[in-house]
Amino acid sequence: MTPPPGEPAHPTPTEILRARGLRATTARIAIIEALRAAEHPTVEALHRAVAPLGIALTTVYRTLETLEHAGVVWAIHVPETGRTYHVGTHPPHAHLLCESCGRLEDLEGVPPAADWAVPEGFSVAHVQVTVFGTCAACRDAPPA
Amino acid sequence: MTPPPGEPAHPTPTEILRARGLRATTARIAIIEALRAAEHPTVEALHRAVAPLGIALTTVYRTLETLEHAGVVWAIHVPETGRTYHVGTHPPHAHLLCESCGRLEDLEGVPPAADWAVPEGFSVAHVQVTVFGTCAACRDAPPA
DNA sequence: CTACTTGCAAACTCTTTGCACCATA
DNA sequence: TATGGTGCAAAGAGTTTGCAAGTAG
Repeated sequence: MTPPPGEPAHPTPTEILRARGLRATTARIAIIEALRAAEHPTVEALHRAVAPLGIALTTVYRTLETLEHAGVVWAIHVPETGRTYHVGTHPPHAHLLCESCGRLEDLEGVPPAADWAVPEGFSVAHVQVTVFGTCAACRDAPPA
Repeated sequence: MTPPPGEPAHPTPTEILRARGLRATTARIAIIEALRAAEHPTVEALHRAVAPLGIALTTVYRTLETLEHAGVVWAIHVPETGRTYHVGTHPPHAHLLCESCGRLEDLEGVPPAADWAVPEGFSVAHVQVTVFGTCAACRDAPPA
């Protein structure tokens, strides 16, 4: 599961793919890079980013599905925006969503799942935390 | 925001609606009741529940949108299943999702958002926590 | 009585699938 | 070279919208 010590904290897309037994194709590499470049892109945004390379929307969907099953990326449902994706290489973290401006940020310092009352026998694979609310900027200056 | 002390812990659908300035119509009441009866229904399941009363799918969609904006219900995106909804009248709690059998359960004992490193000035409206993994039953007896 | 809701049906958008060609290992 | 991935185009689902009739306040 966990890469052996000595591995870089930011493995290359190729390394990520090879580690899961997936082929390192142009499309997959580009999509992982786009996923890292954008904060929390939608499928559409991701496609816009890789379309110049000749990558089809279909491939974006198929690749995201593959990567999601492989535990490389995670999907979050954002009201008004729809599905967004993010790479799962960071340490466990939460997401902070401003319902006013729609901005989604990472939030560190989430207590480990062990702190919660997870029933005995349930094996935790991943924890997703989203905090909804209004960011300081939007409280001070509501968007037009 | 918070109902005055003395209010029942389980306000009736009508009370919930009136409190937000929404009309207490047959369709809305039925949908809130169905939402409570089912654990974490999809739009489709919800519609099946209220269809016998002559409530159209369109109305289910429109009502859920209204209720979501009013902070009465919350949507969770479940992989493989899609959007599911739950009423937000319980105390803050997490969701436990078994990726094998797809069962979604409530999980109490989630630390308050204040424990996390939410930036100053961000006002928290709601916290959504989902723990992904495999439940004990599925580890012992993988589904067919 | 007036404004808000609903049902019906059609329109749309997003997502998935089949098949032939191409690229990775 | 063999297996698996990709593009294109079309099919399929799920979701949204317009409008006339019905209902809560």
